[in-house]
Amino acid sequence: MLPTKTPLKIAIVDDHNLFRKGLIKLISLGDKENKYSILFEAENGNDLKDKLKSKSPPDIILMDIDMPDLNGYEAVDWLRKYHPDISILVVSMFETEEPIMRMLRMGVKGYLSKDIEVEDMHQALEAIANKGFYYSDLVSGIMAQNIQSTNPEIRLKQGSALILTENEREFLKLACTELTYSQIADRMNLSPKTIDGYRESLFQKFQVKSRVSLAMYAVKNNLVKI
Amino acid sequence: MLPTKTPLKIAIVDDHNLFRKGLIKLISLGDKENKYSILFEAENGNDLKDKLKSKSPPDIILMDIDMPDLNGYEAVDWLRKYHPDISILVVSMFETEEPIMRMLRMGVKGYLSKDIEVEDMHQALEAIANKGFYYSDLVSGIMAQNIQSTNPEIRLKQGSALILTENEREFLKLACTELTYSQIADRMNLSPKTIDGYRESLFQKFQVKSRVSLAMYAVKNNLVKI
DNA sequence: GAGAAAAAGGGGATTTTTCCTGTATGACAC
DNA sequence: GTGTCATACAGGAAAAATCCCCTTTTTCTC
Repeated sequence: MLPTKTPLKIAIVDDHNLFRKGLIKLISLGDKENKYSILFEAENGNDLKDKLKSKSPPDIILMDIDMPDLNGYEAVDWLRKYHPDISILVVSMFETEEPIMRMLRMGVKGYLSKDIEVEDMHQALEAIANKGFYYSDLVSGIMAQNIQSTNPEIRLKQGSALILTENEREFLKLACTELTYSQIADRMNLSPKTIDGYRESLFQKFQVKSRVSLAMYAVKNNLVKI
Repeated sequence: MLPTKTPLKIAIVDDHNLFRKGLIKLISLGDKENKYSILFEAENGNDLKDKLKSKSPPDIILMDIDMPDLNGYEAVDWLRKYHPDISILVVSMFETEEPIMRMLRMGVKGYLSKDIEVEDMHQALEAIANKGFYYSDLVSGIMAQNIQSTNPEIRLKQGSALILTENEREFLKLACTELTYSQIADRMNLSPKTIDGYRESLFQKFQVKSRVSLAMYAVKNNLVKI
């Protein structure tokens, strides 16, 4: 339970200034009792790191996911290590299971779509202030579905399979370029057949069936920068 | 300055309620002289169509691009036909040449990034109200580069935004998936040879030599969502 | 309505990717 | 030692992608 007497300190992390400024207005205009104060804004994860060095930490961070430099997942991961006491409320345009579960597994205290009523956001803030978390029906429904699947195959898919070797990472980067596999083999001083082994291994791990899908997966999951 | 004129009627089209509501606050709170009135909101292009049937048309529409059902491009295309008198101000997260030029070619009166100062947005609204358009330095710079030559060969060398046909765009989306070219041909009800022609054409336009590069280019330039 | 340009489709060869089947090697535990 | 596991590597075949050069159909202009 977070302190209720002094205003709750909030920070906003989102890469679009218009959205940040609008959100601030929505929070402060609906806040008659002065329950909240906006401590600072950051435009991505790296900016957040910087600002946490020079400023006092907020109680709650409103966190976007898709941002340049350091995205929401990476930022939450970092916060978990260095500021585990800060409550994180994700505010994202993504409404699908994958990002929601990924964030919940990292221990965020709530997950809001950007397409919600203003009142819902106020409720979320209030809930986090009072009981420490806010999970909407959508989010708790997805949680329930996933809590059951201790299914080994699914666990394998999400857990151990995502560990890549150094060579696999290097190959993955080059597979996103115009080089052919045999050129990649030359570049890495390995046999084309070894390269084919990396390809097969990554296809398995990512559950894809073509080089294009491999590249798309890599981009989507920030394994390669574009 | 007296409020002699009737306020400028504005509509907002964006698929995220939090953003729309924030934007409304930012517009109305900075509007001491009552120059603007928010007529209505729509959450995508189809919703806009519906609302234009039952309501009086606005003077300006603030238009997002990435929306479900009917996106910004399609909505602007429709508006151009049925409501050519409405000024369109695009407000998008995309800041690259391709979407900007595509919108400008359709005759929008301004293009704003979502990552701008609140003051810039007010300036844009004022400019459109007074002189009918607002092109930031970024946008007019891109216009200048593209206005010089309609010759595709010269434009290629300059790296200017290219014009794609509807079919090429559709093919490009599918080329970023796991489908083979012949499956894409089936999906689009065209001959595999025609698909091969689209491929060749896009390879030329983007100066790439493989499907992977094509997909990476498309992602980099926001031609496909990932 | 002729002519030009764009879009759609085609034949066929080469290269690359994908997917099987394997084997050789070294590290490691027991 | 022996077994096991991960890694590097191979042969070979089928599928897909790439790249030539070429014809037909549609669309638009004059």
